[in-house]
Amino acid sequence: MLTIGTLSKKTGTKVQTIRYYEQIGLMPEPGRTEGGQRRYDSSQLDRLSFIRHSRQLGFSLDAIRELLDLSDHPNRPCDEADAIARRQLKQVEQRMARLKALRTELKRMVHECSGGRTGDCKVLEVLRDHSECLTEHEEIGA
Amino acid sequence: MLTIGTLSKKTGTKVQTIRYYEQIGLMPEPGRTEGGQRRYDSSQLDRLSFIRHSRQLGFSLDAIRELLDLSDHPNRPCDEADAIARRQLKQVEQRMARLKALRTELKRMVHECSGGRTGDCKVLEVLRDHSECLTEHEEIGA
DNA sequence: CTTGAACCTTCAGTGGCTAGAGGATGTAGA
DNA sequence: TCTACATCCTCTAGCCACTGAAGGTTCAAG
Repeated sequence: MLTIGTLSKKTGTKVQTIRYYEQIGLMPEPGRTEGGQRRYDSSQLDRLSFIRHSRQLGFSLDAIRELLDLSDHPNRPCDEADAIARRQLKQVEQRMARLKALRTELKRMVHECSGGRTGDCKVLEVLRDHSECLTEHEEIGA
Repeated sequence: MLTIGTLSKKTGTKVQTIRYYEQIGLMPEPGRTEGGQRRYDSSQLDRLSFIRHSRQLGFSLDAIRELLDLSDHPNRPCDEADAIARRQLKQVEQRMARLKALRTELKRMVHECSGGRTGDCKVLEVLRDHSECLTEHEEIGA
């Protein structure tokens, strides 16, 4: 029987986060002591590890929900899990491409800064005038 | 005199977002018509373009606030603007490194999926057991 | 003068947590 | 057995950077 604090340490998840996962239905409601404190078993530890590891790989909580569901039904075809992972891979690749363009632009900005007054600062100038950019970087966020 | 809608179209910013920027003090309060509608001039258009472009390059609103402030004082030394840009560049590079590791892992997962039942699915197996990972990917988010 | 697109304010919600207040419980040592 | 105090509990609110919707008003073209 594991306390929430032990689970927290073993998985590197904050206590509040574990309670949050329970609240949104990602973790099952655990047993409780007479006094009302949560007690977990090893299957719940496994589940939390799965969640955390998936988060580290960038999956959204919604995606993780699907993956957990698939993991709970070992006889179903695994196309879906595969598709989710492929989607994630695609997203990661898109984000990388975007960051690459940003890096190019930022490098150029920093490189060209003369170190004088802000009035002549290349960094600020580039920000003022998009047309000075060599690469495209349309979307915000992502 | 530009309406908020015109500003929105010219900068690719949603109307609500412009009002939000005003609310948090990033955009100045514009003049109003008798009926209470906002009217902008070209300096406000420039400011919004600056903000948007900076956002596209991944700067936080706080960083943009500083950059705008520097841009408003052309006689100050530009070390600070340079430092902000360098910080941003460093962040972008860190994120890229992280995404690279994730991509490696995801590729391997997807590649090894046998296409059978979820019980044998390599994707789910890797998620279950972190020790199967070849790369490190500790931090979440970023 | 009428129409209707665009504007206004206000509030709530997104994702994925994180922090804090204020109080209850569990356990190890004396 | 008592006590100290680390850990637990619930509840609420906040973070970032928006986005959407409800319900009502204004402006400009025809």
